[in-house]
Amino acid sequence: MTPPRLRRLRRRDLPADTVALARFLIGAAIVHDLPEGRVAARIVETEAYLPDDAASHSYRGDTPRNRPMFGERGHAYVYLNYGMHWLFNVSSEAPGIGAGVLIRAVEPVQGEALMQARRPGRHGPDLANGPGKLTLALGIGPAHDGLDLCAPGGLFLAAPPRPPGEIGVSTRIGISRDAHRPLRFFERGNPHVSGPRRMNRH
DNA sequence: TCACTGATCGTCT
DNA sequence: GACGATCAGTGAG
Repeated sequence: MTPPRLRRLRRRDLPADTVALARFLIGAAIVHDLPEGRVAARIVETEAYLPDDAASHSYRGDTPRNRPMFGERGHAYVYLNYGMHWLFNVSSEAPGIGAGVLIRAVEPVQGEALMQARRPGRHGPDLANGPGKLTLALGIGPAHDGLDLCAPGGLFLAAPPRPPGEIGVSTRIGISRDAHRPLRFFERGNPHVSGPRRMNRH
């Protein structure tokens, strides 16, 4: 198989609005050049965390942990969740405004064998259908916190390898505050999307 | 397919 | 000192 063409996204390609970016990123790719080779995956599920949003880490203001959320759009915010899993977000607003888009699930596009090596015993949709699973599969971790994804480097966003299908909307998963807001986005019918089936219908 | 549980630790109250 | 933007395994329906 010839490797897919992956066009690097520039900052001006990214919508300067959190919800718009969360929708825009469905179908786009995450590319990571590792020592063993390139891994690339197509984003199939995201969640928006807004400036005025009690569920967002940025809600109570700037702290050492959430600082990347207050950076210019296109920066990585990577944090440790439940003491065990690294979660990957893309900052989404103007400098000084705290917001981000959580990447919740991806579909392998290149280097699937390398991803499987990082997630022993997992195959197909089970490889990266969750925010903690995809960071492990793609080799994303604390070293990438604060990284500018639009600057030259080994971790970046790319234009959709395949155009996105219809986008579904639901409430977000795993939160308690502002839980009713329809801020989760996914590619309808894609088997690599996470969550219970009942949340993936609309 | 869903509900429940234990693991595990940095962050903020 | 409590609380998570989770995951994998288990058991019931």
